[in-house]
Amino acid sequence: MTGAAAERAEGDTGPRLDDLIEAERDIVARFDDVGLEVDFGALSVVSNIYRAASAIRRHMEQSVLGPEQLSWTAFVTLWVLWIWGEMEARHLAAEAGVTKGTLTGVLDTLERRGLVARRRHDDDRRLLSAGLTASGEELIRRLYPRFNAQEARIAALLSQDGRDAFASGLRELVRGLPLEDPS
Amino acid sequence: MTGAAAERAEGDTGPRLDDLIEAERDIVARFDDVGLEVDFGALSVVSNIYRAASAIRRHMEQSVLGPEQLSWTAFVTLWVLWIWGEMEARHLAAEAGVTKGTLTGVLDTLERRGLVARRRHDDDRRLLSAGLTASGEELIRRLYPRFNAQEARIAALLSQDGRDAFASGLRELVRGLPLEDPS
DNA sequence: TATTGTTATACTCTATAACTATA
DNA sequence: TATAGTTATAGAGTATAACAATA
Repeated sequence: MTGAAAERAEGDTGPRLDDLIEAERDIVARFDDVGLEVDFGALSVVSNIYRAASAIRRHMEQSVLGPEQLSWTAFVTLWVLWIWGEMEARHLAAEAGVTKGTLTGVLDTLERRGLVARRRHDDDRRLLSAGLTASGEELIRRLYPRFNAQEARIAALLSQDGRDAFASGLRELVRGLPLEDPS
Repeated sequence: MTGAAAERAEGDTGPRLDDLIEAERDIVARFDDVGLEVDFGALSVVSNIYRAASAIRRHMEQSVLGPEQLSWTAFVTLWVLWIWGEMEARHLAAEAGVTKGTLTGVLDTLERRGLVARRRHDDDRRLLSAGLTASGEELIRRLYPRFNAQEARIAALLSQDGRDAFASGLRELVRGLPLEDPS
């Protein structure tokens, strides 16, 4: 036995092979051949998070957002404004997870559709806030229950007892990211 | 399934408020105001997966991929070819998680840099395979250990006992997605 | 000088669909 | 007819950097 399997001393649980996705079993085997030491558990966590996130975004765009002609980012922007109320642009960009340049374009689109309104600040005229219009609020109130219903279907893929531990793990990751630059 | 609070029978632990990220506490409070029933656990899982995935991709692009002038997708493509060997284009696209149109462009770029080579099949001339060149293999062999070291730093954010349960949960999601279309 | 939002450039990726060459 | 890969179009997003207005 070579590679990852060989490192596993007795008592070390390691990743249970029968829990792995088929592709992961092949990868473990391939790394044995390649002869490089690899933290397979870490590989698995990172690549599967990315796969899950991509699949979720695609599902939401097709099932809920597409019919309303909303991009994922436009939806998140509306949602943030709904939950938090009117916000200054740079905070809104951070919360929606986009750059300020992207936010300008998203706000242009949403404003053109009458869903949000920009407002210049009188005290500091560099600042801009954005908030939902009545029409924007109507839209997100109507749309979010459908979005959340899909979220519920996705979360239902998790076994009942693992779900809380899973949510906790996610929070540990989100709290710890981004990592400091030094490798 | 209805609001998270409503589902919680006695003895059911539910999400512990002190485990939530600060922003999540505010969201729970806001939904109480808004007066809509929301599956908060599902909301939390989906939004945090997406946050984590975005942060991870950005971190990798800056710390490991940027200096090598590789996009995330280009890196994944090289990695897949390294692990699985020469592959037909449509399988490579599926494995890398991109459309065939995107793969054409990625292969153009990687081929121009001499990292992969296309090969037409003689038996069925519609088919195309791609494989690493010696230079491409040298690159990924040198690069992946650094990538995996960052994956390990990220996985280290997870508490030791939660890590296996977390990885299992991820696999449940990846296995179950994409969801069937019917809402 | 520093900051906010806007604009511009160049690139990556997406979905959709037409196109070619094969089969 | 159907399939594989390419090409084309339009849109969304990124990073980076320059810019105008304001502080």
